[in-house]
This record gives sequence, structure tokens and C-alpha cells, in this order.
Amino acid sequence: MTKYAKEILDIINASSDHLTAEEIFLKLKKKNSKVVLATIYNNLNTLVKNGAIRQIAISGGSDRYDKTVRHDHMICAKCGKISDFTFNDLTRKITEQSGHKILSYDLKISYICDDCNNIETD
Amino acid sequence: MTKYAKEILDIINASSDHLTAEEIFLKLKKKNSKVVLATIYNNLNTLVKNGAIRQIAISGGSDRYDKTVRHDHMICAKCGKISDFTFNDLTRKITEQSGHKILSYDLKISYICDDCNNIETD
DNA sequence: ATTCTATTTTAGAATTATTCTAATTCTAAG
DNA sequence: CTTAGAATTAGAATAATTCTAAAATAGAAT
Repeated sequence: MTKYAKEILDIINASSDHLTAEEIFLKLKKKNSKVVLATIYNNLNTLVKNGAIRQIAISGGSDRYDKTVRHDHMICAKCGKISDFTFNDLTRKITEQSGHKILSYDLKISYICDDCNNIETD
Repeated sequence: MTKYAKEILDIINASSDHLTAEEIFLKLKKKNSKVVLATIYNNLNTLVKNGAIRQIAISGGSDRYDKTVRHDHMICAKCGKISDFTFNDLTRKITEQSGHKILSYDLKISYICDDCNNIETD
């Protein structure tokens, strides 16, 4: 694992957010002022390929990068905020029902977060 | 519902694929040669907002648009092919466990499809 | 039928996210 | 130290989507 790959992995594992490549870039830049966005993308792609991190696609926005420890996501349909939520692990049942070995799965739940619900009541 | 919104909805409902905006544009162009890609995007966004269709974000590719009839997706990690797969409806359990009213959810399963598994055995 | 207003569509520029290419730098082995 | 392969850089290129303003359209009101 290269220097930057390690640093990027550490940033993702240390964060409780769901970081974009740009956000990771800015964090890394504080330590290594010379690093460049393409390096972030290169390393993120490698890390995803190796299964060291998770990539979450979001309609109308940048991809997010996340830890691999099993959990799911709730995304507010109004403000876009992403929160973690750990639902039952479905791996075994999906494998049984689909008849395929599954590599991973991604469960995204769309809802209206409390903040947005309150604003609405104005 | 406007003329184009209706036609786009019909295309999506008639298709068993997971169409991109571009693909819908090309299909619609055969009938209405004057239509423009921005119109497709405008209408797709409205249809998604109204809950008439589903939008599926894919890392490293265009969004796909799909019928709303409940089903999940299996995506081959090698070739990117998307197939439908209907797993149990999780809505009730997620609602109970999360304590939130949920609008919808999106379950994407990553696996290696049979075609890609066979190629690999060469 | 004509006018008016709001909505939809169009055209194409602009923006954003991401990848690509080629040059440069780094690293570790010989 | 030299060299080969890998990683990083710089910035151009590409792809997807949105934005803006103008034009066309539809339907209501006259």
C-alpha cells in the first residue's frame, strides 16, 4: 500500500461522515500540500477494487467513500443528509434466494429527516 | 402530465431494461425527431419527484430510470450488467427498526454474473 | 377566433465529476 | 549508483447533467 493510499484509507476510517473525493482531497492537502485530486481518485479506485473501502453512488452528486464495516444508509430526500443505520445483515438470505455468491450489497433508504420534517411544520 | 412526460413514462414502463437518459432520448427521437436531451432530463426529474419512476445511481455511469413496481437489482461487478431480482419487501421491517416513515429504498447487490464467471475460466 | 398567461420545450453554454495522457518523480532491487 | 516499474503530477479531455434565456405551445378568458 502506497503512502497516499494509506493516508486516504486512514482518513476514511477515522471519519464518521461520508466523504467525497473532493473532501478527502482537502483533508489530505492540509498535511501534504502538494497532493493533487487525480491522486485521490487513483487511490480511491484502487482501494475500492481491493475491497478496502466502499463507494456509494448518489444521484446528482459526487460519489461518497465509506468504511467497509457493515452498515446501511438513510438519505433524506429533502436535504440529502446521509446517516448510518445498521439493518440486519441480508447477505445469507440474498445468497440463498438469488442462487449467486454475492460480493456485497448496498441498501439506501430514502426518508425525510427530523430537521426537514420540523422545517416543514413552520 | 405533458406529452413528453407521458411518452417517457410509457417508454420506461414498456422496457425491461434499465434505461439511461440518453437511451430514452434516442428511443423518443425515433418518434419525435425534434425532441432534445434537456427535455428528457426535465421530464425525468419531474417524474422522479412525483414518484412515477425510480432513479438508480450507478458509480462511473449515467443514472438509470426504472419502473416503480417493487424489485431490487443485481449488478455484475465485472461487466456492469443490471438484472432485476425481487427480494422480500423490507419496508415494514426497516420502518420498525429505524423508527422513521420511509419513502422508498434501493437495494443493489454486487456479484459476478454467469457470463463473466465463464469467461474467467478460460 | 384572438389575446393572454403559464407551462413546456429548445438551444446551447456552463458546470461538475471523473478519467486520461504524458511527463516527472519516487522507490526499491540489483 | 543505475535502472525499471510504480506512483504522482499537471492539466487537458470527456461525460453527465443543469442552467439560462428565448421560443413555442396549450388552454383559459375575452
